[in-house]
This record gives sequence, C-alpha cells and structure tokens, in this order.
Amino acid sequence: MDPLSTPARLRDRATWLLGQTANQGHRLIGERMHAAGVTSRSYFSLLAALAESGPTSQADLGRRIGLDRSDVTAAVTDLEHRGCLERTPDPVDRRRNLVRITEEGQAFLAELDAEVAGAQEALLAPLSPAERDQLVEMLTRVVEHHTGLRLSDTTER
Amino acid sequence: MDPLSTPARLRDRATWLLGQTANQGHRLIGERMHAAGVTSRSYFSLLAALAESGPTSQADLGRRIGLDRSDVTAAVTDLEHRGCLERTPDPVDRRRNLVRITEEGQAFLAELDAEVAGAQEALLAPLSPAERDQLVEMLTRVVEHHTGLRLSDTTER
DNA sequence: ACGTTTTCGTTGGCGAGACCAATGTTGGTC
DNA sequence: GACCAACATTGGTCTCGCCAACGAAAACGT
Repeated sequence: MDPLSTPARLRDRATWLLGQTANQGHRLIGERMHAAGVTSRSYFSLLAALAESGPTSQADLGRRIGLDRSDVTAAVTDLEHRGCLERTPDPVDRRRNLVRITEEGQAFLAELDAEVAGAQEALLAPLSPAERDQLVEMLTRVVEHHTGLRLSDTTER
Repeated sequence: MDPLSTPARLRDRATWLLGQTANQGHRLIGERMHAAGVTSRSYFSLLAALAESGPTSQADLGRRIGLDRSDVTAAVTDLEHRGCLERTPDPVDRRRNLVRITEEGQAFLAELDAEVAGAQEALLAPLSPAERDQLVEMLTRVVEHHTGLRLSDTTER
C-alpha cells in the first residue's frame, strides 16, 4: 500500500537490518567524533589500541584493529601532528616505528571514549539492559565464528 | 597479553560488534552476488522493490530503498541493458520514467534471492532459530526507532 | 493566465574507506 | 654474502554515499 515502504525482501533480512543498524551507529559516532574535531572513526581505534598495549609498531597496530598499513601511516601522521602520540624509530628493530600515546592523547581518548559511550546509549535506546547484553553476546558469537578471533573475556572470570 | 587481540574498548562496544557483523554479512552477500554476475549490492534492492510494487518512478524507487536518484539512474540503466527491466516515459507525468520489471528480471531476482537467503544462513550459523528471531526483532525495533519507519508487519495479523 | 516553485531524470564530481602495488630500508636465514 | 621476509611510506584504484547543477515538465499562487 504505502508507496514508500521498504520492500519485504529487505526488511526481513538480518543482513539488511544489521546494515541499517550499523549505519545508525556509524552516524551517531561520526557526529560525535566530528564534534570532537575528528573526521575519521579509526582514530579512536588507534588510540584505544595504543592505550591498552603500550608502544607498538605501526604494522601491529594495523593488524590489531584491522586497518591497512598505509592507512595506519596516514592516521598516525595526523595524530602525531595533534600531539596525541609520538613516533620514534625502534632502537631494537630499525625497520619499525615505535608509536606511543602521549598524555594529551590519553586525555583525547578519554574524551572520545565518552562520546562513543554516549553513542551506544543513543543507538540501543529502545532496548532494555538485558536485551542489550543479549545482543552483544549474540553478535560476539557471530563475529568470533567468522573471524576466528576470541573476543570473549576468558581472563576476567 | 596477545599482541594481536582487539582492544577492549572496541570489542565491548555494540557499535563495533554491529559493524563487524554487518561487514561479514556484506562480504557474504558480495561474494554471492559477484558469483551471480552482479557487482553492486543495490541491484537486489531495486529488483525487489520493483517486484513488490509494480511499475514505479525512479525517484520513488530510490526513496524506497534509500538510494540517491543519481545512483538509481546508473543502476536502472545497467539493469535495463541486462534485460531485467523496462524504462518507459510515464504518459501521465512526462517527467517520470515508469520502471517495470521483466520476466527475465523476475527470474534473476529469484536467483539473487536464493543467494541472499543463503548468506543469512551462513552469517547467523552460530545462532539458534529462536535467537535469530530475537535478533531480527531487536534490530527491527532499533531501526524503527531511528528512522521513524514502520517495518513491522502490521497488516498480516 | 502567468510567473514561481517543485519534482524529475541525468551528468559530473567530491570525499571517505577499503584495498592493492611498488619502493627503499632493515632483519633474519641459509 | 645471497636471498627472502617484514617494515613504513607513497600512490593508486574502486566502491558508496552524497551533493550540485542542469533542462524538462508539472504544480501552485495570485
């Protein structure tokens, strides 16, 4: 009837719903990041990886967050100019650049982290806390199944 | 510990999990579409919308599946060359092109539909049927909340 | 009846993201 | 010492989503 309704073949597909939901999440995070002065979503991933694992080579950094080495280079260069991290040659292996987060970068990460947390809240607003946990658990299982990664916290029990 | 593990700040976020899952679905569908001779994912959406609602203008078509008018033009042109649809000027409103699906297009849609269905199965393999229903229901609620659309089948009770 | 506004299809282009290739440098291996 | 692998960097391609502008045509307001 409604000439503007979404085709049933789309709206019943989990893949389409996942794409729509992921788009909303991207949009919410993008808006908040942009307000914080960041154009790329990967900056948060980079800073988070750095904060959690100390000085790292750019290649490891990219492998960890699923970013191409070339894209890591560009992002690290920009973040370096902002004073969020330092890039120094590794004295042990002179092929590598040791990237370490600065205090300024940690403060910026905290700011972005708050924005990201707010985006979660906004995205999952129509779901109860129990449902959100359920959703995260199911998605974790699906991602683990297809990537072979272990995302579950096996260490914190 | 593991130097290649995903940062906790990412793997615990619903937005990141949704993005990862959507990417997997995206990849599965892309592979199957490519095998069927289609490079763009929007072709399925277009054919589905046409099959479900009869002859439509390109603008309505785009609004329905969330595609820009310019991109609709390119896709319709290609699908027309493949013989999947016909594009004729609307005698009532001569600004519009009436797009209608051909029998060949319906057969192609059926083929793509089978591929898409297979991708669902592959993506949600680690979930039980009840969990899949739950996931779809929750995602539907989230998408409805953010888009204002009514995706639920209110007509089929 | 007529000027204004809106809609339509089309073309062209922009920017972000993901990906790939080549290059020069350095480490490791045999 | 020769050969291969990994690193960071540059530069390129391709897809998507989006926007701008255009001419044609319909709808609207007075």
